[in-house]
Amino acid sequence: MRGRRATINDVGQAAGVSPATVSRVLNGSAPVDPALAERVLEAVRALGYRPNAAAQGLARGEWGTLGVLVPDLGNPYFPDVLKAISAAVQASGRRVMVMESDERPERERELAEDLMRCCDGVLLCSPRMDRSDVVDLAARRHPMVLVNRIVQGLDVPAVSVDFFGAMTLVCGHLTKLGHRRVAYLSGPPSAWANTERIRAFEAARAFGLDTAIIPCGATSQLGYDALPKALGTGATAVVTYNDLVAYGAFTRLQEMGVEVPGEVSLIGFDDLAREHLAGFQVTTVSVSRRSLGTVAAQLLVDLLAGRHDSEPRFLPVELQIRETCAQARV
Amino acid sequence: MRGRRATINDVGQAAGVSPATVSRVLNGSAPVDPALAERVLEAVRALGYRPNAAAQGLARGEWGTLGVLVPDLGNPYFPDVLKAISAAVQASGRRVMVMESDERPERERELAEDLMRCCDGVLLCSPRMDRSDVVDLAARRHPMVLVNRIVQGLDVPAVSVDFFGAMTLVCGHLTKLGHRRVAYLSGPPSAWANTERIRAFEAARAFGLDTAIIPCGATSQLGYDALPKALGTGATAVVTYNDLVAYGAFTRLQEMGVEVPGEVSLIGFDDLAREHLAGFQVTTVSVSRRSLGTVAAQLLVDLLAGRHDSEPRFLPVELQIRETCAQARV
DNA sequence: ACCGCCTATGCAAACGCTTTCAGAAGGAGG
DNA sequence: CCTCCTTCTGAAAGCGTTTGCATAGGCGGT
Repeated sequence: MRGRRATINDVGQAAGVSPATVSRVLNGSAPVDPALAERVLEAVRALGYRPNAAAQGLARGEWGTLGVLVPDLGNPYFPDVLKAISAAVQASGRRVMVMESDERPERERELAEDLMRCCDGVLLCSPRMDRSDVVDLAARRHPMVLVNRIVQGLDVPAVSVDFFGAMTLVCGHLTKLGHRRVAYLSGPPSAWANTERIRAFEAARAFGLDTAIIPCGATSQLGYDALPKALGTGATAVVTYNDLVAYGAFTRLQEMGVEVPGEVSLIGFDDLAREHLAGFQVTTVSVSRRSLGTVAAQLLVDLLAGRHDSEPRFLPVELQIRETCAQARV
Repeated sequence: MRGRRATINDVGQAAGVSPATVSRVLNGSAPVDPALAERVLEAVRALGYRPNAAAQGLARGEWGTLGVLVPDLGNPYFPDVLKAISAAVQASGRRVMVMESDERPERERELAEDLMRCCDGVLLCSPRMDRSDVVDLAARRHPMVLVNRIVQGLDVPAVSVDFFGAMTLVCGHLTKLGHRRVAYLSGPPSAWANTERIRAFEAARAFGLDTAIIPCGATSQLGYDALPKALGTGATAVVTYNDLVAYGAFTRLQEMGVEVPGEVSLIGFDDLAREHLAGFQVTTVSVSRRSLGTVAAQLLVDLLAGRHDSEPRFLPVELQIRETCAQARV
């Protein structure tokens, strides 16, 4: 029995003015006689009036909402990014709507389209969808920004961690420690972050590194499962897609009685360990997730303001040397 | 230069039918000649038409979106709940919109109102806002469901963990282990989950437990900071608001050279440790976060369907006895 | 062959807001 | 005192869908 909500007409009637005036008072879009304005505000309070967002969206041609799509809210990487996005977006007077694809690339496309239908702009975080899907979405000409994914030949603003540089740093470090044979527990196959890491990993062959790539994923369970295959390659160091995977691998290594870093060195990515994997002092590569979010949001806000920046931004990374790496045994 | 998006009129024109027919084809709301329908779908594809969500919302009087408000996406408790909510809501053919208040009770009210303006129903997860704010929101007569918060005398569907029972379980366990003086590192003061824990904690005095309450919070940093005060009370066991706090406290205890559980026992809540605080084998109280989300979503969906269930549901908890508790030293 | 009925379609009126445009009222300047 | 501006207000036209209502056919029954 929720009685019809008050509309702008009701307010106008109550205040003895036209709905147009109410709108002007509420939005400050034109000067209004202070006495009238007071009457209007009074009526608004009395009726508990709240503008209908759909009607506003329709009339204004915009929703005042920005959408963000992430693959997995359970991955501690994303909340940090989201918080930064939220803060930046709210500073621009808009609200944020978050959706999650649950690591299912085939759902991403649909969710993104959904977001486009009710948001002024969309932020795609680490999208796992096919390149062709990204291209299709971009063809919608709906404001969109890519995070952690660069699509060649697509004129869409993007910000990403320098994954190639990160992996290069890792391989360089391992090389200096004397490792010659290294295995990589790779991430979700459709993640650009993963293909870039692989590209850099393979490039390291030029420096005499013998590389092996083991299909894995993005969770500790998958790392736990895949580790033995990595060891089977005779690698003296294992690099993982992220720290969650590294933790799974680490657990398995301990169970197998393999010393870390004595016998095998281990390096992760994303620096998730310190806050989220207590006591796991893994050597890893860090990047400011807050910056990532802030820049992403800024790019989208700029885009909506007509400032299109098609040059992808890359955020620098830093190698965090902790306790899971050591000189290779000869 | 994104040219005006195709509208239903454009589609109708292209297919040589009225917009009404297009609507009927797309929604299946009335029978349409198969040949016409085919032409319409063809035109939809050709024009890349997507219905404008605001217009639909306005015309239908509903958005097809449910909103969820959580205090902190960084707290691993919530992603699990959200995933379950998402799944259940999507099964009902709606989408989910998530917002975060960043643990600021004063923002919650505003965000919730925002959600109400663009969602058919709102799910308030562990709201920290004042009782009076909850009451005001409920007075809006907008479909709403409370998660982890029971407000006396409010006829709003709610589902919650049985926090009182949980703390009772904890105190009973500690009593059996011979502990007589226990400190509680309490959570966000405005969290109902916290006041309930405190209520049960105080009730344990009746069983001879000497209780001390130390203001703390919901993060490991706060646990780290507050621990010394807890020790200062001469407690032989420390109970914390959640496992994150427990971890912070644990770290501090180690730094102070205090043995756990030899000298001090430690119990957390929420069972966040196994997945999110790897290797931290804390005794804790667990509840199915997925159930919590599923039930919450179901309550809201039911509410929208006119089935109002005002009896609060309580989810049972389970004591997970792990390695941070031991017999009290005499 | 006519009548009624049912089905599939179009017309037009909402839905609640913003915004353009025109007009009223009032003040200043000639 | 008239005219011209300025300032504020109201009327009305959208925004893109859905949906109730009216209608145009087609069909079967008589």
